[in-house]
Amino acid sequence: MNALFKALNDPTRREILELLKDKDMTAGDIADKFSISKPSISHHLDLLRQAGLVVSVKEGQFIYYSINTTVMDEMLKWIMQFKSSQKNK
Amino acid sequence: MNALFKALNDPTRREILELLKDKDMTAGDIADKFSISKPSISHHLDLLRQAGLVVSVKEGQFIYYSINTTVMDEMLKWIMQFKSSQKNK
DNA sequence: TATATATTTAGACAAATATCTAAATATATT
DNA sequence: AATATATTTAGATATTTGTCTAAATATATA
Repeated sequence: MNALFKALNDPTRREILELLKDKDMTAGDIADKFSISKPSISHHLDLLRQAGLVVSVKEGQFIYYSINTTVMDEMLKWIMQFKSSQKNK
Repeated sequence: MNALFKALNDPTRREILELLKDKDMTAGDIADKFSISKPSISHHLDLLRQAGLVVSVKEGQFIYYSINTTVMDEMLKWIMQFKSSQKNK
């Protein structure tokens, strides 16, 4: 949970997820979408991976990143607890 | 959105929300639940308020805090966008 | 095998964050 | 009016975070 909230607490990382929502992308292609250095994007990708929000697969000299939404379930559940307890008031 | 993710990116603040889920509480009563100084808790409450996650009402010398879950809707929607696009694969 | 391309790792640095103590403000009580 | 209680504000400090450049690693190509 901590890693998850931490990963999402950055606009660049959230944008990366929105890119990956549509299609898998290589680290380089992702970096090209931002005006931030490649090492910085690499670091963002690392944090997203630590949170389980993305998965990486090496193909030759490229590394493909894809989104993994299953880890979001725990977070959704956590948020929903508040919504459902609010109902009974 | 930024303020919202920022506010939730801290275990203490998330715990405060869980306390307020059950009942409204004064700043002091909230602080007593943690081994952190009152000024620090006051600061956490301020960040929660900035995000719209809590509302405060002054009653005499006390300040009551209550949770507001409506701002979570935007976040839920943001997360759900990923879940629903995942479905079509 | 030498060079080019893709990506990460290492190390530095400025900005943001969580925490503290001390002081300020506001209300209640004696 | 003086004192006690509840809370915040101010200012300081250590840690974390986002970013950078330079270097390292790994694969592809000439």
